[in-house]
Amino acid sequence: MSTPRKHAIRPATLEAIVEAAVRVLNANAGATMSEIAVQAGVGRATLHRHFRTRDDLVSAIGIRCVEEMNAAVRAQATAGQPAVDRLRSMFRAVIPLGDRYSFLGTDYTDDPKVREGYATQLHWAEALVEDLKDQGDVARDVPSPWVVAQIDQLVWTAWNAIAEGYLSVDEATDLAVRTLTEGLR
Amino acid sequence: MSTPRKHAIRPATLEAIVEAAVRVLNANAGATMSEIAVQAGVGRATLHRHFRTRDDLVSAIGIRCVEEMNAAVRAQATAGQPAVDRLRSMFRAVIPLGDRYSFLGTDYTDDPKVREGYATQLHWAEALVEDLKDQGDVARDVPSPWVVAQIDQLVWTAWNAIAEGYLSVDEATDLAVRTLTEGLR
DNA sequence: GGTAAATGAGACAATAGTGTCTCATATTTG
DNA sequence: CAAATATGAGACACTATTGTCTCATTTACC
Repeated sequence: MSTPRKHAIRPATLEAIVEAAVRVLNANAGATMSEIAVQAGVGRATLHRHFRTRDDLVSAIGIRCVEEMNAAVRAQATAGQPAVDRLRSMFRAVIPLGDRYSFLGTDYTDDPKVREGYATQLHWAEALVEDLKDQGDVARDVPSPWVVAQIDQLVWTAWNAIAEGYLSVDEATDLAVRTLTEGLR
Repeated sequence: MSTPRKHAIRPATLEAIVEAAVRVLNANAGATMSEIAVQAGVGRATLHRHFRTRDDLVSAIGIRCVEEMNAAVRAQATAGQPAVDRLRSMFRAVIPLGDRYSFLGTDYTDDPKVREGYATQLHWAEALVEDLKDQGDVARDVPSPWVVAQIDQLVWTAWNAIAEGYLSVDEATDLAVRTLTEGLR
């Protein structure tokens, strides 16, 4: 009863849909169901079978992205480390996800789970900034929202640099940390 | 002959349309002609009279924004000043335009004039970065595209900070310069 | 004030996208 | 291999938006 004997959806199909949706929606927030279906290599009807409306699909992708992001951060978050190291770990974990993450900024989904996940990240970042200030890695007179925004932007800039091919993930990570703390001088 | 005796379009109408379009399209890149017309306080038909298609309108706004931006930069660009001062002047001029500018990032217009204006800005920024490096304000080992991207992002972050009300234009300008050169330590 | 032109309002066809449905086909499961 | 079922293809109605047009009204100019 609790476990259906047959799949209601083939894992491969779901995977194809979600991956295509992430890719297509990040490239173009207004992409149509047809475009996504083509990119996923499935029929448009199949999309509607598993995600009744377009909003359902967008929400599902939003949830997926934000959870991915949180999972990546959590996996790297070794408590007890110095704040700068935690900052670096966070950058290292999140930067490679930049292309999947950008979609959250533009195609803002109202889904409560997405909001919640976003809030989680925000709190995490705020706590990190507080620690960075405690350790003297960030000056006390800099408004915390500015630092948080800066961290956010650096993730995106770093991913862009990697996508354009002039930096590796590790180089971009180092540069992001350096930009935030020491500046570029 | 060269000067029509009557206006083909009333200046006030054009102004209302353009301003509304800038505002609405920056808030929502997919806004409809109806929304823009309502916000402009004109009939939808009037929009189509002066901008035959939606693309025409979007392009016109794009051109307007990019020209506004370049004009602001040019007005502040006092040659002979130290590079950091020119950076500060540029931030000071461009940051207040952040809300009108954001639209260029999302709703990318293919219009050649927009591309051209964008390229102009890019070249200007690259030259500035080169000067910053010459003066030792930016380390030589930092890739220039990274610095340019950082400047771009700082404009946006700064405008956001102002919009959220926790910084004044001048404070945001100082913080942007500081973030880029000294970092936040 | 009279005239010419710009505008507002609304009807209209055309297009594009969404969501539903059906049936034939392909795939999995037993 | 056989039965069950997920999928693909396409038709369908419905909606939203675009772009065109007309005509009455308002506005600006002389």
